[in-house]
Amino acid sequence: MYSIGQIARRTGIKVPTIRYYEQMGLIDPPGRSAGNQRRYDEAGLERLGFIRHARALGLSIDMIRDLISLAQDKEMPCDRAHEIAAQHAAHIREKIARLQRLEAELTRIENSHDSGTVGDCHVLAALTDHSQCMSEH
Amino acid sequence: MYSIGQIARRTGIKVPTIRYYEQMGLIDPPGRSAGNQRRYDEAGLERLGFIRHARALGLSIDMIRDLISLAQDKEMPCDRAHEIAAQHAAHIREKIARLQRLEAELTRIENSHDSGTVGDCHVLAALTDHSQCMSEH
DNA sequence: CTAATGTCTCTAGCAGCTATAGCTTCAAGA
DNA sequence: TCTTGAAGCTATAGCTGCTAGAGACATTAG
Repeated sequence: MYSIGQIARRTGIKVPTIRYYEQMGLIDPPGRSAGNQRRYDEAGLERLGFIRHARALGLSIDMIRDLISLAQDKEMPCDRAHEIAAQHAAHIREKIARLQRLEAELTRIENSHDSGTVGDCHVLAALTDHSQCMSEH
Repeated sequence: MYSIGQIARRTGIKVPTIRYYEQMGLIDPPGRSAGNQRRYDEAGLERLGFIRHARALGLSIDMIRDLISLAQDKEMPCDRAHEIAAQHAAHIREKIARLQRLEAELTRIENSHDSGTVGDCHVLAALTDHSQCMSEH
């Protein structure tokens, strides 16, 4: 049996975050000690590892809750899990594309030199005038 | 003179967001009509355009406030503006790199096929077992 | 047994909005 | 001029995913 602090150290998730995940319904409320402190078993540890990894990959709390609930029954088809992963991957790819467009704009702005005073600062001008942009954002 | 709704339509910023920017100190409180409604002039319109563009490029409210305050005096050097832009560009590049690592992991997970049941679902397995990952995240 | 550390609950705060409620004002048509 | 419907006002709460604090109680090492 692990205390919440031990679990925190082993998973790398902070103590208040673990309590937050419990509140959000991502982990089952664990047993308690005589003095009302949370006591976790191996299953709790594994569950938190799963959550941590999923969060690190950018999955939302809601997606993780879905994945956990469908992982309950080992016999069920897992199409939905694949779907969630694919959806998320698509979302990430969109984000990357968007950021790359921003990055291109910022690089262009960065590289345009000016006389060094606010009056003709190209950074400020570029921000004021959207029509200078090479792509949508 | 424009009402807040006209400004919203012209800038593409929603009405409550404009009020929020005012509260955050990004725009000067505009004049008011006899009945206490906000009335904007061209300067207000331009300022909001600047903010919209800066936000679209991902700059934070704080950064934008800085940029606005240093843009007040046309004679001042604008090194700080360049610095803010460069800092932000670096930040975006980091974000892109991070997302690309995630994307690689997700693609790997997506492409690993399994028998289709939760019991040996590769998506769930990959999420449970961080050691399968090819890079840090 | 004591002192230090850990844990408990509850509440509030972060960013950047968005939504709602209950009210007042404005503008256009009859 | 009156009316009606849209638009505006303020104030407050909610969203995501945590994080930080207060004040009280539990556990554990020495």
